Amino acid sequence: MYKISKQREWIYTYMLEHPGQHFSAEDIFAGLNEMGKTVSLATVYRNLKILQNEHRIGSLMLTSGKQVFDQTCRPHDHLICTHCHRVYDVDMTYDRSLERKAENQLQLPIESHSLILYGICADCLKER
Amino acid sequence: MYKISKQREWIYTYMLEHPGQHFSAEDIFAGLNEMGKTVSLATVYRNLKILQNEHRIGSLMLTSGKQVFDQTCRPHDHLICTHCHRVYDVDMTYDRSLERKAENQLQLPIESHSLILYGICADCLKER
DNA sequence: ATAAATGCAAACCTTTTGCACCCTA
DNA sequence: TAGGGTGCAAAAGGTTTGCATTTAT
Repeated sequence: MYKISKQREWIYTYMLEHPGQHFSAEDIFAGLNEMGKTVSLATVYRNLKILQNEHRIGSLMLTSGKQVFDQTCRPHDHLICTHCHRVYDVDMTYDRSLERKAENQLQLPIESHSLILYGICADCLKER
Repeated sequence: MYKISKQREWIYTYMLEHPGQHFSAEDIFAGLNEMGKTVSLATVYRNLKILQNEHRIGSLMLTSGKQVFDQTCRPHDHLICTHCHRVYDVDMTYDRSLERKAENQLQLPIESHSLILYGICADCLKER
């Protein structure tokens, strides 16, 4: 179905090579072009959507309404720093039993959940 | 500082009169105009922002990137139905101790959190 | 050869803003 | 009567789409 295009591989590789970061389409567009790998913004958007459909990457909608993409689509929580506004992946706190607990409390089937923690990240904490 | 304008009261009252619902600016714009209360969309947006700054209402960014507004800004969770995509307020599951638990696990100060549960709402469950 | 992918520009959607006019304290 | 507030239309973001061209299989 899909062909292997160099642009799609650039985009995916770019994400894997920056672990822990969360990118907007614009970030990836700018990052690749700086490396001399010319891609159009439309292609970045199209491929991010394809990679997501293939479950190779995940995404997150920020309260600003901007979408950012994640290297992985494995279930995990996020920490958003209230100082620098960076987004971090957090595996340690991820707790599937929240869903069972909610099911019991609400008496409704719960399939998944999304938890965002707001606090101060390690970097910002160090700087003070 | 702020003056009482009839438009602002219409908007706020409209939200209070539809408890449990979550509105986009467009929803409120359309709803009020249907009632013969003419408001411009720009005024709806401006006033929703003001009401939010005054902590009279809350808001939530959906994964679609659309912002919806909530009658209250008291901390609570949300249930999003994976069938009808309606958004529900959920107080029963809200658990501030998640923040203390995360603080211990991450060793970082956590100020707040946001939990969205994805499942089947009571209405959709009934229909099957 | 042909189905898929790309680049470009135009279109879209939601939200914000500038400005002239209006209204409320 | 002054400083908010409103409506309108234009602008601003971010994302998607149409179309002609290029590329992988």
